Amino acid sequence: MKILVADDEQKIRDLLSDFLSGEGYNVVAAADGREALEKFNADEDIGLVILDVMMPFLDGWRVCKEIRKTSRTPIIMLTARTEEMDELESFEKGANDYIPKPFSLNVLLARVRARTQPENAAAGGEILTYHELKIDTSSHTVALNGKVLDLTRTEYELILLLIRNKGRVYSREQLLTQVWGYDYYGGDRTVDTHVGRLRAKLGVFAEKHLTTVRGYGYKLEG
Amino acid sequence: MKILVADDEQKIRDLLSDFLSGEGYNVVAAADGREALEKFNADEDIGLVILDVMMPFLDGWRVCKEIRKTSRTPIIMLTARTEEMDELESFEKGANDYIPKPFSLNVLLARVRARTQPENAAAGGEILTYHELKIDTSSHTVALNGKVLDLTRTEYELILLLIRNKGRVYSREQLLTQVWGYDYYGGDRTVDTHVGRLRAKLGVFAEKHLTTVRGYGYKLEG
DNA sequence: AACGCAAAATGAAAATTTTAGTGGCGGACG
DNA sequence: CGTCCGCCACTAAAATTTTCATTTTGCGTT
Repeated sequence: MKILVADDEQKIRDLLSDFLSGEGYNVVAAADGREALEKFNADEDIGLVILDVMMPFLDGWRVCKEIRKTSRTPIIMLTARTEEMDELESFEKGANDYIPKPFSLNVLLARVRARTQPENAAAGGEILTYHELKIDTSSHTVALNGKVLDLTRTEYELILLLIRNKGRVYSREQLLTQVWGYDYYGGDRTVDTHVGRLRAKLGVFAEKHLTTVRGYGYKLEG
Repeated sequence: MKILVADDEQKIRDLLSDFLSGEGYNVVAAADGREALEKFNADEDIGLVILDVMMPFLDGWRVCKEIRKTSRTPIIMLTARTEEMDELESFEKGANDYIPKPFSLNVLLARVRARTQPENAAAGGEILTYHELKIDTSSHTVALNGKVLDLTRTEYELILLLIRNKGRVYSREQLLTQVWGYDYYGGDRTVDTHVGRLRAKLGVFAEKHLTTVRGYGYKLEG
């Protein structure tokens, strides 16, 4: 099963390719609507299409419509937030989901997972454990030694990412991209602050497992 | 026991498939009347049919009539609200129930349950308890410490959904989809308003259990 | 080793932005 | 014709981001 990603900005194509590849997906990229359609028709194995709305030659809506003439493959649209983003309209045109830009990669991943594993979409409950820490994504709770912690949204996303990828080192830039969104434009210090606060709330656990990799970033010991 | 869902809009097919699967049902989908009839005849195990009225090839009424020639399997019709939805007519043609579009998923679920558990249909009463709160779906009453509350329809649907899925966090968007209807397009603040009203009526109970998950939505503590 | 320098990380707090709660009101619906 | 709904505008609260002073760390040099 492959994912077709169509976006005219190379930066975004690369970002999505890298990220989704890293999550175990097979990615095919297209730089405009025409190319997207060609690649879609050429490859039987495409199980999900991610389309940017704004593209040269054929815009995302047109591509979506064309695909719908021959196929029911799930389609996720990417729309600029400032644009009119009539959810209803997007569904009417045959899209299964739409994500306003800018989006965090976690949000994207959640949607991609929902569309590639429909059997798991309904429950939505994933339980992650890492030593004395336990995260339940359905109730959105993080518990340390059985005691539920009160984390803010950013802290939650942060620890979730780190736990999902324990052992891996994330640079501040990568964290900003993954947690804050790919086009977030702000300082590195922000990450430090949030890691700091997270550490304060995690106490001893953080001292043991959430380590700084000097000169590079942070990681949760594997 | 399987449910056959026939609707020409993929969006709705997916929505119903995902939702009903999540509720533990086995779903078979069809995109038009002809396909619906084929699948119905091919599968002995279909115990409920949900038919959209407007479909290509054979409309819902025709399909309904055809099925009735050979079977008494319960049929629920989906009709657009703007259309003439003559209740009498729909029953004459053999349908057991009809739901005007757009519908809230809770309403649909209630009807589906009523039709798939006929032995329980007489009582009709599902009784849910959560701490000092008790909901009786047959009499449509919510009682707090034995005292019946006067809730509006929206408030009732809201607390019902939350209680049925206690512990789970619902985003405003999800609540709008589940309680208000799949194609409701309106502001987030509306949810806040209704949660606020519900809280006012639930008093101390709400303070203890109905919590806001900042940045995500609301939940009833698990 | 010990030293000193520079880069990097930290912590605290102010400034800013985001998000939630509330009262009220027009309109719809029964 | 009164109840309920949905939305708006405003307030309050909370989270986020930035700044900045201070501390820690890595590393080449002695």
